Amino acid sequence: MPNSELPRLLLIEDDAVLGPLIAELLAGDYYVQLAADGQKGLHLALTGTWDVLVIDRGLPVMDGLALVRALRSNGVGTPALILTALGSTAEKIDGLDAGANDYMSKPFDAGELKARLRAITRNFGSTPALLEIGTWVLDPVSRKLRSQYGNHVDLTAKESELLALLAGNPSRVFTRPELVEALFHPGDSPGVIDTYVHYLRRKVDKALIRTVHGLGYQIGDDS
Amino acid sequence: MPNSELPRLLLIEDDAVLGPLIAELLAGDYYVQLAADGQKGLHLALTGTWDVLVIDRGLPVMDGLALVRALRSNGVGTPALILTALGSTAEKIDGLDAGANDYMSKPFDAGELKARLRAITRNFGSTPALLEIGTWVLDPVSRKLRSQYGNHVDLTAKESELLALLAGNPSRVFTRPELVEALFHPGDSPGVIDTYVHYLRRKVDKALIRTVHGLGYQIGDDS
DNA sequence: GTGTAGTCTAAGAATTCGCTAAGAATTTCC
DNA sequence: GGAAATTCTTAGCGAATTCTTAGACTACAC
Repeated sequence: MPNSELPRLLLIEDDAVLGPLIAELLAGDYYVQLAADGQKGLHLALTGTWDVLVIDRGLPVMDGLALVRALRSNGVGTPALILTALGSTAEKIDGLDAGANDYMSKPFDAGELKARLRAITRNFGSTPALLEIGTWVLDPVSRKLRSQYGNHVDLTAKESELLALLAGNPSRVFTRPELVEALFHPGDSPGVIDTYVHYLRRKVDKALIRTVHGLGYQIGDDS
Repeated sequence: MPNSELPRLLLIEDDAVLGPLIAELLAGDYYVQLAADGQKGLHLALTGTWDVLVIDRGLPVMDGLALVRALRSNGVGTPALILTALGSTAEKIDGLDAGANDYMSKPFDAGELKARLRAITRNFGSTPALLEIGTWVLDPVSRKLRSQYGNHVDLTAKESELLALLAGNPSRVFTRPELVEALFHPGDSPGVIDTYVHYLRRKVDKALIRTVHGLGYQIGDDS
């Protein structure tokens, strides 16, 4: 009875075809979250809890290498594998120097990708990664929010992601554009945030999320 | 195909000739599941319910010894026998050190293999391993689901396997591809899972299995 | 107080996802 | 061999989720 939760994998890949394809490939072995560009990916990688990262090298806006460097310099040691169209040894060395744990050229074999992922995650036990939010505890995988008193609330995917991001950085104020960038599609109206904050407050507790007038939203810091 | 009165044996052997051959040999005495590589084998060993494991040492991707170590470090104590082309004492010791219960060199005698399997499973008995699911108790052998109040529901083989897998890992969320891989044939439509979940809910209780929208299914610890 | 920018909320359109029925294919049992 | 049970596929419908919009409401500056 190994209670091995599905490892959480963040896939940062802008290609509209390749992204979902890889996500589907790994869906059986990992809980896969797909980020469509580097900035969104960076936010998720910084704020979420991940067991392994798969990052496309040729990302628009912020390329894969810069992303890995940014993560490492922020103290994020999550194992990372870089995907690339380029396959020279020099490229490979660059990738590993940037702080990646492994490097694979496209096109790649599905089995090899899984094997390499297993290799770089071997020594990282998957953490249950429960988030404490006041008197509540969020399980981002099953998307259940449990209170100390036995009752629980089921959240939707977006509700859970938003809450996890806010709760993962207590007392930090997130602006609406920032949240849209991290969790929604580019071009989505900033009003989505208001809507989901509203959903959460209605489902859980009015005081769950604090509004910072003119700035954004915040969790924690009840002063 | 599966006669679930028989002990459940997981055979992990990549050789396209030897694998089916051994499976055939043991088919009369065990319900044999053949996994063609270490990765698949590890997955099955972790998620399924097995009475004994037979593992080839020279597996691609993840070799037999590493596989056994991975299992043991995950708390899986299912008796395991290692098959190998190498027969030196040193090799044998390595295998046992890794956590295997026995070790056999190829070519081997069918009778001896069966005898050794009987030996290492002797002390484990055929664990009925009743599974508690809410107010119900599942006996995977007789495939009967009994309630506290004397009534019972007869399940089919697949229904029972699915329920046992979910119930054996309470609160873990299984994706459809994951369940298909563990319980069905590769290439089967993910929709089978929906169908069997539907069967179980209709036979037993609507609330037996929880849907995690967009992710998969879960047997929970809601109270 | 009053105006303005910012926030909350409801309602609904669009989309995705899951449930279910029906039946074909396969296996089991007599 | 035939009937019954089981396994698995497909497709339509309904439900859940996502996101937009617009008007009511609120906080803050002056």
